Amino acid sequence: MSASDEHDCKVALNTRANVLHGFTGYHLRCAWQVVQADLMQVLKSLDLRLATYSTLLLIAETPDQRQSTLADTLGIERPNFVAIVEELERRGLITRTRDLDDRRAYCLNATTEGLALADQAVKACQAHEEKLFGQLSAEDRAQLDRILRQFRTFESGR
Amino acid sequence: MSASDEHDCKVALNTRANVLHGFTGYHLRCAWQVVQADLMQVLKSLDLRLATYSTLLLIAETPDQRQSTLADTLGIERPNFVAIVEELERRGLITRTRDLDDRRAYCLNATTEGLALADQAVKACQAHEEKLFGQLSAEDRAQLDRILRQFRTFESGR
DNA sequence: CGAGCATGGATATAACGCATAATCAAATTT
DNA sequence: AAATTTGATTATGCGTTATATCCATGCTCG
Repeated sequence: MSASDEHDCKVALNTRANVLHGFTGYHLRCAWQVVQADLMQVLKSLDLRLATYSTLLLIAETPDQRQSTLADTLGIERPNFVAIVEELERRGLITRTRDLDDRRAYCLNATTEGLALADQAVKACQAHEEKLFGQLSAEDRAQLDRILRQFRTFESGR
Repeated sequence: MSASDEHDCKVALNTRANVLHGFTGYHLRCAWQVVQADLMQVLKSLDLRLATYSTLLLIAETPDQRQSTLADTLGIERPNFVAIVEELERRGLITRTRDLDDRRAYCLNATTEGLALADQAVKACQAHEEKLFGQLSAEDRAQLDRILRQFRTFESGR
């Protein structure tokens, strides 16, 4: 999956009698919105957004990567990635050191504080998942996870 | 579900070895992105966006409603709904007639062209769903639909 | 070697989605 | 009749994402 050029849209469609309720895609969207709303709230308590959260996590997991690589992995346009990295650096969560072999590039690494926050964030997200998906039966939860993973391989184009 | 005050974020996170892959919420997001990308492409061929599409559908289904009601149902802020309605009217898909009992209000109705386009759009979306979710087994597809519907009732708070 | 091109990162800018405040006219309340 | 509410609108700001451009460094190849 790559970042497409379309914009998200937040139409809620909380209507009762609507053809949209016949679409699985519609329910998929509603479910994601429920999850997203809660997730963002959780991250907000750590002063993180989805973008800074996943960036921090990725940097913590894969040390010594350069910005472009990370941005590509995250599906973020490079210009937009600059501010994210700057914020993380400003907050002392990551370091940017010049690559000696290529003085244009930076090597990004998480600091001790960054690693700690990443750990904290992951734990918070696990709790968040437990809270939300824990409302499903254990079988349903496992089924959902399994089925959703299948989408990785799906093509949307013809 | 109501329109929350958070904004969507489009981080793709197409990384292989990432803790995020342990989260069901992450896969939910990826799945929605796949579906959304295809859906928007389908709607684009009818010159519709998610917002105009669902608005047109709702108006077609529930005649003689006023703007505020529709906007509330759709979870769209009233000011933002104005442009959507104007576009649909400009394209001859809906009509705005003053309510005689309350001359501030409009009664929105789909025109013949609007109904035709709505019908066309629904058919296109059904084909789109078939294309995407048809890649699942029949049982998985039914399970997914059933499980996702449960989220309607979920609370995200506390 | 040096010119031309590619690449990592940054800046500027625009478009889009969504939210809030304020406005105006018509309705309702008291 | 005055005050308040309500439907629709306008103006405006914020956050996210995309594109075009730029600078500096690195690479390629005649």
